[in-house]
Amino acid sequence: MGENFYLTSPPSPLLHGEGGERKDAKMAQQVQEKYEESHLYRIRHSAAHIMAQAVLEMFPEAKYTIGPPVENGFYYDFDLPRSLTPEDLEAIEKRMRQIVQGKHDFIKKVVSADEARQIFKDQPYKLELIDGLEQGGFDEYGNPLKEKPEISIYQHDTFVDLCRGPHVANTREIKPDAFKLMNVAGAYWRGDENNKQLQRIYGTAWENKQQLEEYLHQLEEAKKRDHRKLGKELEIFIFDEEVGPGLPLWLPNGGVMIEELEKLAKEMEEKAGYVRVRTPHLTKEDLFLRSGHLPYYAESMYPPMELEGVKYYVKPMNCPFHHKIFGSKQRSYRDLPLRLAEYGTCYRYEKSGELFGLMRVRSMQMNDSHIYVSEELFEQEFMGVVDLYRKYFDLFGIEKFVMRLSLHSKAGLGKKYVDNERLWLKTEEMVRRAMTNGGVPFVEAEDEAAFYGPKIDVQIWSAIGREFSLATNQVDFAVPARFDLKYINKDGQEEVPLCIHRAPLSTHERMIGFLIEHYAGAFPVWLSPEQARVIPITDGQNEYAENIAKQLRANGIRASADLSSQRMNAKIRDAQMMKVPYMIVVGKNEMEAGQISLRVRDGSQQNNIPLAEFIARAKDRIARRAKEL
RNA sequence: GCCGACGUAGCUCAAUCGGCAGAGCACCCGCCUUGUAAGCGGGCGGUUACGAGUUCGAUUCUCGUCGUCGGCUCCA
Repeated sequence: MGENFYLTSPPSPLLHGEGGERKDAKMAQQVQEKYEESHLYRIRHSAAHIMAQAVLEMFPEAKYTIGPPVENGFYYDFDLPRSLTPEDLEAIEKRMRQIVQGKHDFIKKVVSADEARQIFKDQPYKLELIDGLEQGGFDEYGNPLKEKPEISIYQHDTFVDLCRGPHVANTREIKPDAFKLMNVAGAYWRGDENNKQLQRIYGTAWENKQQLEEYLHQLEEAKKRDHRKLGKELEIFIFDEEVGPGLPLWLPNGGVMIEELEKLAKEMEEKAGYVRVRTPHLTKEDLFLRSGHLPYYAESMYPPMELEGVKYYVKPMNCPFHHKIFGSKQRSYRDLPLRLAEYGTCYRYEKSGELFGLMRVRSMQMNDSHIYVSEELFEQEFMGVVDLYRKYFDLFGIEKFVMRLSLHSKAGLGKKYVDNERLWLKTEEMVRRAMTNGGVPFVEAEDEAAFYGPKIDVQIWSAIGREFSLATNQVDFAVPARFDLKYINKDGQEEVPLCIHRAPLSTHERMIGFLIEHYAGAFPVWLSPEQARVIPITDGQNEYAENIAKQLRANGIRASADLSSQRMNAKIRDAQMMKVPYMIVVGKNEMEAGQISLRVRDGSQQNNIPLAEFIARAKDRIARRAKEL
């Protein structure tokens, strides 16, 4: 079944490390070397140049910017006089094939900054890059550099580009049937939405035709497990235009999955010493002024509603409410860690273009908890949460993820981040030490923290390769003080607790979106909306089938009988398509013997067995939340 | 939010140059009484996303709105 097949996850970090996405540079550096030295990388980098040549021939007035290899291919960003059409792409691709077959050498030349300025005198973006290179600190893609880079140009045929390479030696190394232009997209110069928007052409390139075809085939396969497609087919959720974008409606099947996840969370959290609270969806403006969210977060919040002169906000997070609960009475160090848990429903006004199926929505229910802890207990508690993650990930068989320590950036202090560098450095080191001591592998990423502290994010990739934070585990060294939270320590002194925000099961929306893709819709029994479907062979067994379904339900197994007038073959097909784990087939034989025949989703069969035997099997799988059927 | 593409029946998709909007599946009604991935027949189903405009005539051309998709930006 390829349970863990992902097209792109975890992707080569190049996807994040290059092309102006500075944020994951550190992470990229750790694993990137191999790809960067590969022939494939040269092919893609060179293909980008060849594409740029074709584009410049088509638009002599075009301004060109950067064109790095990325995972599976390359792109190049252009400032063009008009929008590109699909026909343009075809023409560009055709011209690229001609250029490739011209067998041109790629020639590198190291130049001075002034020479480079002369060469690119009509190319404002290149001039900007040259200035940057001359000043040092960053390479042409904006990645930080330790040393001042040399400035080099690469030429093939008539095309010259500012480039550090590497490239193939000759365009003949790029096979004309092994690359393809994929799409055009808008992209901001240097990745900054305040800058001009350029046109980015994405292409894919491989060693040979077969690899290209394999990749295109994989893309098709990935689309089949896209949660948006499966979610509709398996009747898990829908979106409705009148309800609004990003506001999913959970169908009964989705409802079951949510209930199962909550049951799981409650069991695990109860064992781990959490207590459950409930808080309202609305609050006065005062609460978010107090928490400090409003200045940092207002643009992601639904605008306030005003009643009797008081502004109310719909909550985008649960923390301030939990802080109020912590502060509702005097706390002693003996009360710590205090773990307040709630599957809280939050609303965030995500920009329209950022919405993405269930993975990015505007209404969400978070597997939320806030743990109030002393500094002394911090490491142990933080690792307790990481352990919880790992238990969940084992349960789901999630193997492809990256734990990322998200740090502040100096430049963001006082803007994106609470302005207290000392506490940033201190808490970051606490997390780093906890993770290192716990032997948990992680990567670090600057400028990815929450505004109130560093965090560990668990990064996963959707079927089509988009990256998301699934679970998160955040340190908050700032907000408890704003709420005047304190506890009395052993010495009778007041101290401000640290707060750990954690959501190991993410939100229902993102978690279920992810699980749909992870399992390709074929959920383990405990999570399957319909666990067993009873299929009578003729209508002579309808009553028997109904009776069996009833017995199954009485045993806590979600089951129904298919009494439609279709033939058995069609009923089996329907059940297979809905990925029901167990099909109970009953015909004349079974009815007379008081038995059943079992067809499992994987195609295996056990004919004429006692119902009790099946019930025992199903109950065992459910009770253990087993991976096997 | 930005750039681009797209929007036809519940779903998946057709419809020539601007000339009466179609198929399969699903659904409903029958027939068949069936042994592990689609039995057969009939029926219902549309203000072609919405609103303007051009035209004798618009699913088709133009503009606007809404929504979806691919990216960018942003994120649980």
